[in-house]
Amino acid sequence: MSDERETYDTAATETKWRAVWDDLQPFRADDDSPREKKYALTMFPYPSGDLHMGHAEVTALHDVVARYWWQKGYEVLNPMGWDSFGLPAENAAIRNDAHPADYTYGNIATQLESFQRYGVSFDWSRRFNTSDPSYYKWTQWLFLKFHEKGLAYRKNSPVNWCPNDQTVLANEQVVDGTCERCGAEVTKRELTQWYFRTTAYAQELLDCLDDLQPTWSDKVVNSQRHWIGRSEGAHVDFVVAGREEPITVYTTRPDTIFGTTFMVVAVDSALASDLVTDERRTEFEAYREEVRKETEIERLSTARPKTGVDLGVTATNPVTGQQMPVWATDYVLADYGTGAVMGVPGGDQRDWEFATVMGLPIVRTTQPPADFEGEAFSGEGPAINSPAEGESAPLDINGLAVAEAKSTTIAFLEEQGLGRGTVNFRLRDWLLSRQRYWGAPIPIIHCPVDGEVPVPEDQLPVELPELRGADLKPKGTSPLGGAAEWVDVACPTCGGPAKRDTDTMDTFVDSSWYFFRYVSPHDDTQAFDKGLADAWGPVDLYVGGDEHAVLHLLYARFFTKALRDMGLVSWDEPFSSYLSQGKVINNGRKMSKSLGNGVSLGDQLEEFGVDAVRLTLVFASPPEDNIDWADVSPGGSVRFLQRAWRLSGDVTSEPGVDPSAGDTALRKVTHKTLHEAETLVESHRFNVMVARTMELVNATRKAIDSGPGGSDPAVREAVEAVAILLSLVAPYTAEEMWERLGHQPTVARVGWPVVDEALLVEDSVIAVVQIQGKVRARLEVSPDISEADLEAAAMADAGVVRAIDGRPVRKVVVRAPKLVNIVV
RNA sequence: GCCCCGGUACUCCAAUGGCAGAGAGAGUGGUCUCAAACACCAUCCAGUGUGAGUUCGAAUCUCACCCGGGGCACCA
Repeated sequence: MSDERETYDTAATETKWRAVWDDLQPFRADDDSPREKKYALTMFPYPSGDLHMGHAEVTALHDVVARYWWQKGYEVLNPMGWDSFGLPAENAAIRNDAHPADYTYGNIATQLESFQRYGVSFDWSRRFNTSDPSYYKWTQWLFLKFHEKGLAYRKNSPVNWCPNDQTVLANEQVVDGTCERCGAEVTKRELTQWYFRTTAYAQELLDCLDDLQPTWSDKVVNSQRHWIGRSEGAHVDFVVAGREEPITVYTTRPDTIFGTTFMVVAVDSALASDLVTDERRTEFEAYREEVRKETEIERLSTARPKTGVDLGVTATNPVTGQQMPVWATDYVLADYGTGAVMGVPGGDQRDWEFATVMGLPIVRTTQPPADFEGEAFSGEGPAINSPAEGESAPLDINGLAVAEAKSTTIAFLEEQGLGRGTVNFRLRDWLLSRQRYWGAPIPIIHCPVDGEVPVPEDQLPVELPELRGADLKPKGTSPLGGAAEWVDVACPTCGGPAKRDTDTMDTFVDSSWYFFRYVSPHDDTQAFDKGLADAWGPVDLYVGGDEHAVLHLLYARFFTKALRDMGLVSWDEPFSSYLSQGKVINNGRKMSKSLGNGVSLGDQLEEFGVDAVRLTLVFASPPEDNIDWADVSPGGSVRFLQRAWRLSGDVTSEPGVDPSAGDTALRKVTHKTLHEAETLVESHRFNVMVARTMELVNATRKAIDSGPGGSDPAVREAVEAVAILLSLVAPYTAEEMWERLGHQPTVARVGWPVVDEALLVEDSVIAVVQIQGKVRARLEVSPDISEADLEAAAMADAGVVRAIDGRPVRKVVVRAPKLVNIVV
């Protein structure tokens, strides 16, 4: 009985096995291995403080697969590093009169220690930090490649501005009108900034989502589709009186052109200030000033009334010949389509509201259903007033359904040279420059003579000047501008006085290519080795959180395609499959300091041990679901692991004993479990895999206590299988068991047991006999019974005969060997 | 407003057209213990959000609605 209470000391085993693993290095990825290669990747962390529950979950899940691949005989690349540029370090440096590197590298050391304690199968020999000059040298090199190909360029345009962080933001970093990072309300500024031409790949980024759909979460694919936002429509030219250039608008409803009664252009567009007449200029500029002061939140509010200014010019409707006023407004976006829209109040609710406020005419061009009660009608219906009754026009689409009306109109416009069918995307180019210090400097020199001059490759990296503390205070322009001796350089082309670009790159640039760098992390002659990239990649499994659904994941896809077109890699897509893990929450709410419901990973590890915490996170739910820490039981995990471990002490046979002489019933459970576990891991149903392992433990316990006993070879086989299954989730316990079973370390690399197919076949199965879909009898039959035999057996069963009760049998459905359904 | 995902015992979750329960937690009762913890045994607990449909048969497929989570949102 005392054996049953035996336990092992988790803290001691953690220390013990870490030393062994450090020595054996079981997870070093060998570039030259003849084994088939797999690339497993988890989003690398930003080094803010220590690791938290979220890191623990994502790495535990990801490690199941990485370790499974090793066991299955693959050579696995499973690297880890740090996404170590970013604002928190800079803000900490300002607070503490320090250098951002102090904060950054201190936290990296802390997190590295935690990762190692956590027992993840990372290949630490490949680690790097994106803030290392040896890494950002290549970030800069890639920027120059993009620049060379016209994929990185500067333009002046209204941009998102975070007043708190004092820097510009990419579209993707503005969430509900607020800064994704700090929550401040975003405003607009007109600035010259650097962009990546993501829109050049809009169509391909969209098309490839079809291929990713089966192996990526629906959520992420759906979000990206929305974000890219393809729409089909037309460009239409409207002639403006007294102006050579027409106003070109983008519309998805060219068929409603007859209902155009005014034009609207974005107030903050160059077009608006170009069009406005002198008489209207004062009014226009006052309005524009008012709009500029608005925050994004105010602008996005759909409830507030429409505003605008008449620009004093008129345009001609090309199909009706009507003269229409041209207005400037803030409800048209400067950076979508052409920044100008044809106002069709009958078919567009926003135009309806505008027309109502401004007293402009409203014409319907689509016949709404009789019971339609809304204002503008944008649904299906026959075209009307195209042209209006009694009027003639060069085009007549009356009576046509929307799709036909559209195509007919486009054909007409093209024929007349007044417009053309076109495709438009919601996706904008990626604004990548930032007015902050702790990032990769943009390797461009601005010369009054030669313009934008790339820093010559042999002068990379452009290292950050040493700035600290108050030097880094945000002031709306980059802190790098304050380092005069760094800014002033000779132009590489003419040798004359020139200045370095003082902006740094968005940190998402760093993480857009880090998965390439892992294949040759120490190569100082190139960003990464193409041969190794093609050998290891693309990433077979990427695990991370949904918060990056349209940020990192889209940028990384864009980078991969651009790099491919430069001939640097052969992949089309970076991540063959993507698993998005849920969040760890507590008591139904996100963990946060203000709610006081935070759970410290360190405390949990202290209390329950690494293995129990990992097991709890893997077992709690399907990986995509959130885990509420209040719903789970790390204590239960501890008990299970002890119970599993205790099995290894009850095995009395010697290592290497032939299991084929052992108890068949237990062997069947073992082999069935191993077989199912393969499918379950491969389909990422780790929680069920753990449940199957628990069943095997329970069955083995029974076999030892009230079955063939601990000396039976089948018991050894079963317990070894448990150790191997647990090696995916609870590496310390698995090693302890393996050692106790008389083996040498490490269980992590012993290989997946060969499943004996013969043991997967049942001798007999229970067939269910249903009458009217209700179970009336169970028959024990051979698994390969024929349908005819099974039907005969069912009809002969006394219980069945009684249940039929002499009624005529209308139909018999037989699904051998599991089921017979009799319909009377 | 549009789009995506999900609703199964007290709780977390299994069951991929075929017996609703694999696994776990909590509860209750017991064995063990001086006692507790651990361990072990037993036990309580749902007809699958609601309504209709398809089918011999539906948690599973279809439609509508309700609830929850997420994405987009003045994108013309």
